[in-house]
Amino acid sequence: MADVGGVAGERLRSFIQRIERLEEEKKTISDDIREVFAEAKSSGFDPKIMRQVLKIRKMETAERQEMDALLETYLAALGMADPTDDPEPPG
Amino acid sequence: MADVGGVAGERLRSFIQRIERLEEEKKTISDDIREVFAEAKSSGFDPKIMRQVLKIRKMETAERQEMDALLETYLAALGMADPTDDPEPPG
Amino acid sequence: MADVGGVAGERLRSFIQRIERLEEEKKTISDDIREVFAEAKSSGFDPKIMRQVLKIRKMETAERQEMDALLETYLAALGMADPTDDPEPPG
Amino acid sequence: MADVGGVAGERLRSFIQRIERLEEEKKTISDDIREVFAEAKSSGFDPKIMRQVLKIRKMETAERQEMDALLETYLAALGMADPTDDPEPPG
DNA sequence: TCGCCTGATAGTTGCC
DNA sequence: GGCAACTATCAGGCGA
Repeated sequence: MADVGGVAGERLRSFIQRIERLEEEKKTISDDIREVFAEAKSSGFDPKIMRQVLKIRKMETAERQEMDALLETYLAALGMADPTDDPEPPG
Repeated sequence: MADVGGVAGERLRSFIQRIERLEEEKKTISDDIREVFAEAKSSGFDPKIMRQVLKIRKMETAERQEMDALLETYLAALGMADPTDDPEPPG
Repeated sequence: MADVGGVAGERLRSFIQRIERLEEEKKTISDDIREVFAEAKSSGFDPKIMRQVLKIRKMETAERQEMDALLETYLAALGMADPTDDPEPPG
Repeated sequence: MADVGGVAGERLRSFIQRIERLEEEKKTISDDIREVFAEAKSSGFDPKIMRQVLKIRKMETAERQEMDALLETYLAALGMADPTDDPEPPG
């Protein structure tokens, strides 16, 4: 149990604090989101429906990305890689 | 179903987009946190222990806040509000 | 859709009923708790304060357990497992 | 702040402990329920669907009770109270 | 690497 | 009607 309070301890402390700081930021954002929902609600929009909308849009995005990946794989298989992609440069 | 594409629609769209933007930011932060854990791990720190440390620190904070709240509630119940608090001044 | 009303159906029905029975019991307990709060209130104790006390006690318990877990994890990480623990004996 | 550690303190302590005891029991039941779900799952039943079944059955029960209450109210309004009920005995 | 399982988060419900 | 507890869902980590 060397290094209690030593340089390793300092390093660990630093990691812990960085994470705590980031989690704080994350919480702030969550609060902001809640706030937007509240504002929307007081403008007459149903939060429940809004959540559904968000979920659907998210799924659509995921689906689209899936499609893109599929297309890319397919083109690659045909040796027709899309030049707009940015793959590993050829050594 | 008035207002399809009208001002209300614009407003809703705006709310949705603000939320989507915030959720993106939140995701970025989550990624950052994961990165810090990875960095700590490759420096020889056990992520499992780190998580427990974080949890304990969080609980300590929460407990302290809860204690403060209890004291305040108790004083209020006795009609002995703590003058160091800053409630709305009585008109 | 084989087995409609068959043995699988019987088994499912049994699971469902066991759960429903347990949920009933749970509800009974919740009612009991509410009753105790009511009784305490009519004895002059503030339920709000009681809830905070309960919360703090719970947090204290949780924190103590978490501390124990941390110590154990830490010792394990150092290859110094606590002999007072009772792991599977090494056959 | 009289009675610190006095009879009122004892009474409060008793209430707190009764509640803690009940909450423990409640937790035990919750664990049992989780166990049944697990068992059902390992028998090939989808917990998600089971939850839906439970929800529907619950709604049906609530609905039926609602119906019963409505019927009773209606009969009472007609002076035709259902003799199978057990209302306040007529003094 | 896959499946499990715990812990985190979002949604719902009930209390104040 | 707002707030807080509880529950259900989900994702990430862990072990086999």
